[in-house]
Amino acid sequence: MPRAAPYNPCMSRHTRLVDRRPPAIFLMGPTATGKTALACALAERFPAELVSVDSALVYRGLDIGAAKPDRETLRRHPHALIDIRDPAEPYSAARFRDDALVAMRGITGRGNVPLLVGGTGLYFRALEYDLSEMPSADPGLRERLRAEAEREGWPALHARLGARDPKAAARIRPNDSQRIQRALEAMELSGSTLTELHVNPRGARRLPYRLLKLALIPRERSALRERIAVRFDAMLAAGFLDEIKRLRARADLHPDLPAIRAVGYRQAWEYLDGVCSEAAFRERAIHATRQLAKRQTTWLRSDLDSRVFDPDRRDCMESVATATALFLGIKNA
RNA sequence: GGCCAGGUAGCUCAGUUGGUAGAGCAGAGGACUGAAAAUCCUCGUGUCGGUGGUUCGAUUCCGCCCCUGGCCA
Repeated sequence: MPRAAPYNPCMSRHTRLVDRRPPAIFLMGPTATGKTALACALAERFPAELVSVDSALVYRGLDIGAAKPDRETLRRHPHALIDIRDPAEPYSAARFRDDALVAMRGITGRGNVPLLVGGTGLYFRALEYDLSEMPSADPGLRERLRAEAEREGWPALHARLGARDPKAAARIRPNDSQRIQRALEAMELSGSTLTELHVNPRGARRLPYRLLKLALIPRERSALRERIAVRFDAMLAAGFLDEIKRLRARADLHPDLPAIRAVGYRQAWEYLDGVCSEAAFRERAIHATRQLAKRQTTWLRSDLDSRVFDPDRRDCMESVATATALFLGIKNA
């Protein structure tokens, strides 16, 4: 009977000695927990360069509502992967992985440590564990599937998926429009089922860095909820609606685009369409942001090998800095 | 002061021809492979305003009282 080796806390220490991979740091946390300020503070104290891990900050023109670091902050602490896409062009987790690896190689080549900061759980996972080899999105095919779903309903397309790929259908819910659409799309483009595609080794190209994963998770969410409301009012005062009007002035942007579906932007778009009152818009946007923060927290809690810090504790900054110094083998300045 | 309409989950409300009640939103937990700030799943006991009466049984019917709107004085 083979036995698993007992867990040995010294193992990681030992393997670190022989681990020649360059270091990289993940700083993960839900929205409105002070990630940007913390990342900038770390960049002041350590030889680190920042890479944004955020599916909304990639878009140019999404600034105030996306809580993008301001110009002065970006000038002093440049972030890779911010403002790299026009809001009309969709981005993806796969593109993110490629872009992030390029950015990280550059940083490492300069003798610095990549500090990846953001709140998009899927991007962090894709970067660390890679994605399976699969066809990329096909807008025409997606439109066709969407039109079919409109006539027959998503459960009908889910049944169609089940006929060819029962394993995938068992995992995907009959109303999960996006995953059903993606599964059918991948099947049609590749000729293989999702299940077959997923068999090809995920994790074969794991991130060639040794990682320090820092997770900012508030022990108690009420302060975060309040901060989100206060921050949203500050966004309104800073001209969030003018920003939306600039985007709406473009004829090629519409609410089905990933950029315009972002939290706050979707609700503002509806408000300016006359769907609801300004008060209702504010409420909806704040609620959507809180729900986002909750989903982001779920990603973090499911990641068992990260170091958790409470951003509401006074000593958070110091604790994170100490952990970073230890990881890098640098005396904490 | 009189008349009318209401008072049911944190909010908006539905409902019970009398057998102690359920939607949406909010909230909580979870899932997550090229849209992921997306998409989806699970979770509902609350003096049914108070009090007295009728009844085997009242949140439901009746009386009185309290509160909130509206109209009239």
